[in-house]
Amino acid sequence: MAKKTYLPHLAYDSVIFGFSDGELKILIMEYHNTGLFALPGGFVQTNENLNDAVLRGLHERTGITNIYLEQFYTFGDMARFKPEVMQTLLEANGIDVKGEYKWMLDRFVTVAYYALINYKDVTPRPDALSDSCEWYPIKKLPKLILDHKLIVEKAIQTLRDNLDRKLVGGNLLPKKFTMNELQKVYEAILSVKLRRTTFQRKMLAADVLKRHEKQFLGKAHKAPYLYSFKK
Amino acid sequence: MAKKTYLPHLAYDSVIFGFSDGELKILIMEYHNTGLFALPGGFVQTNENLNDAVLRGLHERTGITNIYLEQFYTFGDMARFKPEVMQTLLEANGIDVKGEYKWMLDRFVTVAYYALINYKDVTPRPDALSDSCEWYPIKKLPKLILDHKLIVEKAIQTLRDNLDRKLVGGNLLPKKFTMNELQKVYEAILSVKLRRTTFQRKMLAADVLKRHEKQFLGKAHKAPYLYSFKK
DNA sequence: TCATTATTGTCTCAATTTGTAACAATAATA
DNA sequence: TATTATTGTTACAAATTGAGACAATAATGA
Repeated sequence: MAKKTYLPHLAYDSVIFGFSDGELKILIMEYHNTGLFALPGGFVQTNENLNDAVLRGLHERTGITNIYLEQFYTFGDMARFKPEVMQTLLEANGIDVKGEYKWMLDRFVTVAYYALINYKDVTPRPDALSDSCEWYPIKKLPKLILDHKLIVEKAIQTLRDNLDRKLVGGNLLPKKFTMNELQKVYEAILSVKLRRTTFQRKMLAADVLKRHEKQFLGKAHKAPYLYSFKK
Repeated sequence: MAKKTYLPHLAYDSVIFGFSDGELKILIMEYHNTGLFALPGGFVQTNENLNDAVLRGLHERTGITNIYLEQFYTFGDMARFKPEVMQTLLEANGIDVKGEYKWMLDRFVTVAYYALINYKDVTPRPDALSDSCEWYPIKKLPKLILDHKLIVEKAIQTLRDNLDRKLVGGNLLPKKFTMNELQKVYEAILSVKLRRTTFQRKMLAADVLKRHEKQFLGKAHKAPYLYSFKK
């Protein structure tokens, strides 16, 4: 088998959103023996579509296929070129930075994507260089390397801007969900409290939801309907 | 002086919007002796910010500085890798494709930007490889190379999506303009007729316009106010 | 068995925003 | 000085959204 070769100077990073305990969370990796935290990312093979590279990486990290994925910005400032960070990272793994992996110390332009996934579908897997790949609430992120904090902020901003227009909130939930669960997702993304009746009316009027059977949870009150997104 | 070196495999393309005769137009270049049309684009120097590379290219092509510029998507499919196109282009200029310019036949990922400029401020300048750099109405574009048509369509779509949110229409006009001129810009971008009174009310309520003196054009009716954008 | 409790789906009415038309106020013209 | 075309503003209707009320449940427990 031919050795995989990657496009030099080009990377991708992914902001993978999940929702649990009423909070919006993202997957963050911690590198071996360094205390350094970063977004899951990777490189693009020379004969591979950019989008496919990202899907491949996401699959490796989460085990999921069929992911809602959106490209939102490409970061190309010189300020993000800090070879000493990557060097620390490689050396902590006993890799000779003068050898085969020398190219990883070069300047990189990174294409950033965000993904929306159902929290429960995922078993995060660290890669060869990392200790862990774990969920962090967006309000309690560890310090991230390079410009990854900026990338996360831009991802959240774009998600907010797209939320109403694309009605993508449902991608953070299981196939079927209650109106209340959907509302909590919207509230977590927008960081605001929404009015129950107005939210319900808007979602129903948008004509994107299909109503299913009721969900009986054994609680002493009326059971809510389950919904799924149409199509 | 050290020779300029560029990041391999990485390019940018710019969709430069202007407005005249009630139409939205973009700048298209025609390459020497080929009949090939393309978006103005370029490459990123190894020690240069990505955004600065685009601004540099825009300045070279239009003579303008201080341009409203927005990055909107990065195109990285293998389908856009067609070395024969670039080869045609270079050979038509008598350039040996086995020599110094060999790297231009490689696969490229391109970061696409759109710019909004005042039509009158521009004297389009072709570059070394092109015959012309001219305005074309977006509804009457020539056939473009590679995926440049797709890039233009995505630029227009993004511009439409951002128009209300960012109120950027004014960047296509001179500093001072009448409400009617501004409305015509919005109509051209959105491809719809807008209602005069509603448009005026909305723009004034948005509190982004500053009202100046009236504009007397010698017409037999009330003269409109001139406006500029605040800040 | 039947009132109690918490939450849901829907309805009502008020408040706000938007659609639509009317109208008075011009700048030039004839 | 009446006429013309276009402008800025107002007035009212229509549509949308805000805010609360209320009946309809599922369980609970006296």
